[in-house]
Amino acid sequence: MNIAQHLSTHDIKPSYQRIKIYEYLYEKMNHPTVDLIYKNLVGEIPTLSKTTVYNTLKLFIDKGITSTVTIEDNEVRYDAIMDAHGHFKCTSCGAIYDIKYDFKDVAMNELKGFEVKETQVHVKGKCNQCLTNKN
Amino acid sequence: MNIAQHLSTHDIKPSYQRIKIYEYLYEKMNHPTVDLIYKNLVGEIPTLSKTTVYNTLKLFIDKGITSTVTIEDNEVRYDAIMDAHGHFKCTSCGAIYDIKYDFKDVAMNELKGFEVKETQVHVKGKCNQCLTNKN
DNA sequence: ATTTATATTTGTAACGATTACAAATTTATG
DNA sequence: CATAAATTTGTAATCGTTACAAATATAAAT
Repeated sequence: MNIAQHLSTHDIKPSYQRIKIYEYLYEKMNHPTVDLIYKNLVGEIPTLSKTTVYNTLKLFIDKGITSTVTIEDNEVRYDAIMDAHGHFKCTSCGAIYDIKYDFKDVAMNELKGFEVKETQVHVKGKCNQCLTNKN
Repeated sequence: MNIAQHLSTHDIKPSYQRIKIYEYLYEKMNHPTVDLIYKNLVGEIPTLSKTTVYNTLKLFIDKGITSTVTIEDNEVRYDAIMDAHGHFKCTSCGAIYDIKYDFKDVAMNELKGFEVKETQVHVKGKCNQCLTNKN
């Protein structure tokens, strides 16, 4: 995957910071917060500003190559995977798993006559690892 | 529904403020924000403090008679309906609709071996009213 | 090339929602 | 009625996010 080209295709000029931020999102797939992105890149880009991370993510969202994930009320996370999918967050270890769901199964009866643009499915609980380790 | 009794049953002493806050949640069913609750009750309870609203909602959540709904990243809403259900938010008029969904249809294949405690389904788009009115 | 314009990044200050905390008030207990 | 405990309140602190203007980098024009 050529990131610069991917950005260009979506009408985003591929600056150094933008490439690095998208690269982090896309390769780590860890649904990071702004703070996590900043902390992981500031070593490599010492002049990086948190404002740039905010600006860049907002731009990515506007251009449709990033989405937000808000499982916990107080933390916004970001995701470069744009296919419809849900998230499971383990309340014990904090890990976030991507889960597939069948879009048409989710309440579509109730929404006849409505125009659906976006669906988010969030599940919380304990992951199998934490269950076997009794965390 | 006797609210004082409902609170007592859940180990919450039914103070005046708590009763009024729960009553608002339960009767309006409008998924209000803290601010909306405060603004709607301060007329009737002039000494009411926003901190009390926060404290009270946190208590309700701890005791399991209220849940949070975070459809938009930047606003937490509260709901006294505890049955599993999802929410549709109209991006045009802002109204929030409750929607039913079949729990077992939502990605349960993927979560074998996981312990599911909580599921949230959020859908955004335009409601039928706004579509016919071309809002 | 050099200047000029435009876009991007950066740092600081401002903002708003939430929380911490201690004083004031209310309710329960002896 | 006095004392203790619980609840409410107001203020200040905190944290994530945004506004804004200066600084820097990139592109376009001469």
